[in-house]
Amino acid sequence: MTIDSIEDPPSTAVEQLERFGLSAYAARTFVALARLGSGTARDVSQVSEVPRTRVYDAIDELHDQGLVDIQHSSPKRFWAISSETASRTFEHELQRRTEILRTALDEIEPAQRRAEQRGVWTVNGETAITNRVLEFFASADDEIVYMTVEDLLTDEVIEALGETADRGVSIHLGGVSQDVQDRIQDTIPGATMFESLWVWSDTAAGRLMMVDGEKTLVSALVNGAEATRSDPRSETAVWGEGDTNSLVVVLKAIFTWRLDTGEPK
Amino acid sequence: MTIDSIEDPPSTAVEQLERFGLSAYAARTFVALARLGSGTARDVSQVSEVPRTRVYDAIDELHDQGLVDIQHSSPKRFWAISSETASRTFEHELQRRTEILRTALDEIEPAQRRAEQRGVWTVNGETAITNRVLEFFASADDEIVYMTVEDLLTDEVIEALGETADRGVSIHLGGVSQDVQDRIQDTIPGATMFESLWVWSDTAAGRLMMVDGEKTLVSALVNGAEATRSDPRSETAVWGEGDTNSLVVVLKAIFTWRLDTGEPK
DNA sequence: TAGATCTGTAACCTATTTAATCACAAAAGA
DNA sequence: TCTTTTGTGATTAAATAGGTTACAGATCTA
Repeated sequence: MTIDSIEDPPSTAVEQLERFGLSAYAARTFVALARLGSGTARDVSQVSEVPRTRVYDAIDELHDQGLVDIQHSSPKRFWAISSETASRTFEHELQRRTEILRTALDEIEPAQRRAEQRGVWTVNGETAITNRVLEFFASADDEIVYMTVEDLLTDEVIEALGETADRGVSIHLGGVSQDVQDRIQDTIPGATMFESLWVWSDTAAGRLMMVDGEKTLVSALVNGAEATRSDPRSETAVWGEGDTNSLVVVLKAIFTWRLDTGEPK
Repeated sequence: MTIDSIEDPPSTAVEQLERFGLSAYAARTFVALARLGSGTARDVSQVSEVPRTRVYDAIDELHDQGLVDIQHSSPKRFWAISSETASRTFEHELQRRTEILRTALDEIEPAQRRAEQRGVWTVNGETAITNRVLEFFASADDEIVYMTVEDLLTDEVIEALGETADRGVSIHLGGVSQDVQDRIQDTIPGATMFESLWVWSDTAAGRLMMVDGEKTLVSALVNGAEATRSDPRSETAVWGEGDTNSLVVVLKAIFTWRLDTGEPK
């Protein structure tokens, strides 16, 4: 996935810098310096609209993080590190911190997790749902039935299906158009394709999954077609596991009936 | 560099989660769920000391980010994603955001940067200073003189020196003990070693650098020996470039005199 | 079934942070 | 010398987030 082109680079940069923990003043000051190269408090204030007297505080913050160098003349001059250096700095720092988080969480986590969670669970967000799906794929022993709208059939999912198929799990894939099927046959050679079970209207469709007849997931897109920037499309899912799980029972009934009696294509 | 062992995993995890943008309640709630696996609001409240009535808000926040799944029963049950999944989620998200930041900053940055910055600049922090040093190394054409306390002679720096030497730049390295010299000779075959110019007492020492006789950097460690957790050691540096730069003039005088008349070892 | 307890939502208060303004002395320039 | 600029500190205002309380509807228990 490549980066979407940005409509307003300065404010995009400011937004990201703030999310990385900088104050609004510091973020705007850094961006101002980035376009100036170097400048005085007055220069910065003019292009960033940060009150001049507060530029100094912002600089302190940036200087402590190594993002800005200072020339102690009068007037003081400030110099922002290069875009590339700044990006790498953040990347390293965040890498370091996720590693700390990982080891801390590993130590916290009890030894035996996932002792058969009962009931029906809900998940929000496409990436989170994809994560669950991939985890279920990884736990599959025998069979996967997966129906999806094509929007959600990313390379990541296709690849995971391929790896699972290589492990000897049989794949039944539904809901995808002919040309996408052709593209997929290479990655998942043994996959069986089947038609959508019902009219899979594009507005509220999502995905349906069943693994080994005992783990299921259903999702729906809320703003499928008319997604806007202020109101983007969002995916919501429910999942459940275990023979007796109500969601499993219902989906198993549907899938089994249809896969046995329907025409596998 | 490997991760230091952690003294208090739960609070370390909470700290990192907060720095990644979660509220204190959400962070503590997630950590509580991580050790419980799953639980109700009451369970969470007891182990996390988050007021029970606010657990629900925290869960909303976590659910929206896909870190927690919800079971809409009564009482509601909450389930935290695995440590591994959580870490990967953050890693991806942060990777994505640094990429956005990078492209935004690239578009902001003027074409010609670094038009010979005049004056003397100060930098704070070991990593930031190392960054400058590495940038100077990369710009070297002819000669590098580098003196450092061994603490600061990391593999990263050694490697960069090696690559620069491979480009045909001659390296003069000072201040390191005999056994470290031996280790380095492999990575930087052509390097010339020399004794410390003066008594390089370990408390306030840092590094000295001169590149091509026109770019210099000097640093000092503030709490070299007696660094504690509450008052960690910190490095501060000044740098300058250009023939006429005062810092350059002074350092060039020292180095030239000593390197010509002193005994290169 | 009645009473007691528990659960989830919402409103509220307070502490902390942070953005924004102002006052002013020292320094630099005219 | 006078004016302008610069940097520091104090102060105010607004927004955020932590913490508390009230309460109605569920759930449990005797």
